[in-house]
Amino acid sequence: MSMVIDANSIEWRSVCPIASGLDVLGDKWSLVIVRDLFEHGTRTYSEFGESPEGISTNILAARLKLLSSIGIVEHVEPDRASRNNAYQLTSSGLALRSVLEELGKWSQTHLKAMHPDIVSIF
Amino acid sequence: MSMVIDANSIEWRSVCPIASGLDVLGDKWSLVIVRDLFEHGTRTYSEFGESPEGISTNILAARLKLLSSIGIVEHVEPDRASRNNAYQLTSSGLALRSVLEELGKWSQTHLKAMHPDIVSIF
DNA sequence: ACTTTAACTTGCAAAATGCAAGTTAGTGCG
DNA sequence: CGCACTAACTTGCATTTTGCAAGTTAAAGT
Repeated sequence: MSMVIDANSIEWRSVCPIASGLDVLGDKWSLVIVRDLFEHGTRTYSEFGESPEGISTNILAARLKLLSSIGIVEHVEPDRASRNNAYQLTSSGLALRSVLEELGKWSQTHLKAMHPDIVSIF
Repeated sequence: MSMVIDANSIEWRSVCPIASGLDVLGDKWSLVIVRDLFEHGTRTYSEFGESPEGISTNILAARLKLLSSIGIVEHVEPDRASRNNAYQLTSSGLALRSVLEELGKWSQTHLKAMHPDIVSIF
């Protein structure tokens, strides 16, 4: 029933910045969404579903709500002449680039043996 | 019933290194365990429970098993004269340092407004 | 031998996830 | 204008994971 839907409902487990980062981003989907936004700059709701991981729409909605409320992602106005709205990274979200880079580098070198098909994107 | 308990049971969602890293480390506890090992070098099972986040023992056991099977953490032999065994980071685990550093730096600068008590550790 | 305690395991309630199927409201077209 | 279309969500519900508390096991100390 209760799910974390905005910044106010986050329970900070400690004062440690690593644990606190994980209180926000420590799940399987949030950084995948952020990655998509790095890759594409801007993305509409349904475009997120096109990524190979296949996020389901309820999770996507919940994560976008949380990431927005934390200020990692923002909703941009639809172009006039289209109803498509879109999401993009804020400066706070853009600051996650090095986290993604380091995680990606680590995975490429340390997971390749167990997951040979892993590729590089950055 | 089924939980991810070792490397063989991981389902890789895609070939993306970021998503793959999250397939392994994308939860609230794995990197907290890794952080503890960076901070203390070596840690026994019950010492993990002393950290302020308060991991419960069943989750701890499951994560240690997974992290071991992936080769991020290893079990070291107890000292003779003590039954205490201990865990430590492998070279693969040590390579996560920059991921933790970047995550910690990001959190300090971008979460402080919502979580003023956040401190610095690296 | 007897107690202690580290290292787990188990049981079960609560929460999160995943899938499929709605719902709602702008748009495009005739 | 009116109706089909579809993007952007929401809802329902089964499955999986989490979290808490209590139990188990076996080595160590006394």
